Amino acid sequence: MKEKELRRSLAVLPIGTVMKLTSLTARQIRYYEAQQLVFPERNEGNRRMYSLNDVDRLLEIKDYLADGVNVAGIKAIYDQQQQVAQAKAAAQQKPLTDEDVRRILQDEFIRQGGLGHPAPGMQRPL
Amino acid sequence: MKEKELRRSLAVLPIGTVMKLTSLTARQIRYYEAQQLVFPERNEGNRRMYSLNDVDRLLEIKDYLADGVNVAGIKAIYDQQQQVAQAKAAAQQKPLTDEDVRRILQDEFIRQGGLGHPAPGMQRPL
DNA sequence: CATTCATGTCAGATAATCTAACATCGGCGT
DNA sequence: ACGCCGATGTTAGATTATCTGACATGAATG
Repeated sequence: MKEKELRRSLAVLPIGTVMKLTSLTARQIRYYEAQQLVFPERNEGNRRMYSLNDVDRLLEIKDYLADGVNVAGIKAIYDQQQQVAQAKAAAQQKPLTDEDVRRILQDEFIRQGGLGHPAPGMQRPL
Repeated sequence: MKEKELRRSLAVLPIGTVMKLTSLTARQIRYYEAQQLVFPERNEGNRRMYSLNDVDRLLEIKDYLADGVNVAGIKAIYDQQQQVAQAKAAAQQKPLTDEDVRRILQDEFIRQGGLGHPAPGMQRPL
């Protein structure tokens, strides 16, 4: 399943396509980037280029906002997810301490509740 | 698996992206379209928009050309494939006659030999 | 050698995207 | 009520990407 990940993270979509796929305006998409919720790449001509993962994330952001979570809240969520991911990556280097395990598990349980939002690592079709 | 097909046939890529994914020039891509080997859609502004299936097909075309098959030959191949597809579709309507069966089977066997080209319906990992 | 096929290249026009700035609008605290 | 702030709309001017159409080229081939 390594190929699939690569495909989904390839930055191949211009913002116009992303607008259609997400029903967001260019203004919104750029604003979420300014708020560090998404990180599109840039092509040689400085145009933003998005991956399918980026589209997924934008749809997720849309859901969160519709549920009343504000941008700062969403950012906090993603920041935490990144910490978990880093912890997991580090865990593959050196075996983790008991405290690490506790922190990671706690983080994941925290994210369990909520409003029907996808658990971290879940991705929707397309 | 209906979703996957839909995804792969969604026209979301501009020609610049397709150029990178296929290592073809815009000139080549447009020429293959003029020769009816690919059929990109157009957006509201008349820009060509390609699907992942289109990218697959372009890579296939590249392989055929590298093997010495010329554009007319490739077109003939694709025309036949389309006939087969139509026959199969029709077969779901009314049961097919013996002659139909013979023609279809013959078509498929013809495509068996060759130079290591993908059988019809095969798709490479993008 | 003249053609044809596949591709390169160029020019002029149009579309898409960029940044930066200012406008709007709803909620919220004072 | 007033003013602030977060999220989004809108506009202008500049830049990049893509379009069509034409002409050029290099290799193969009769």
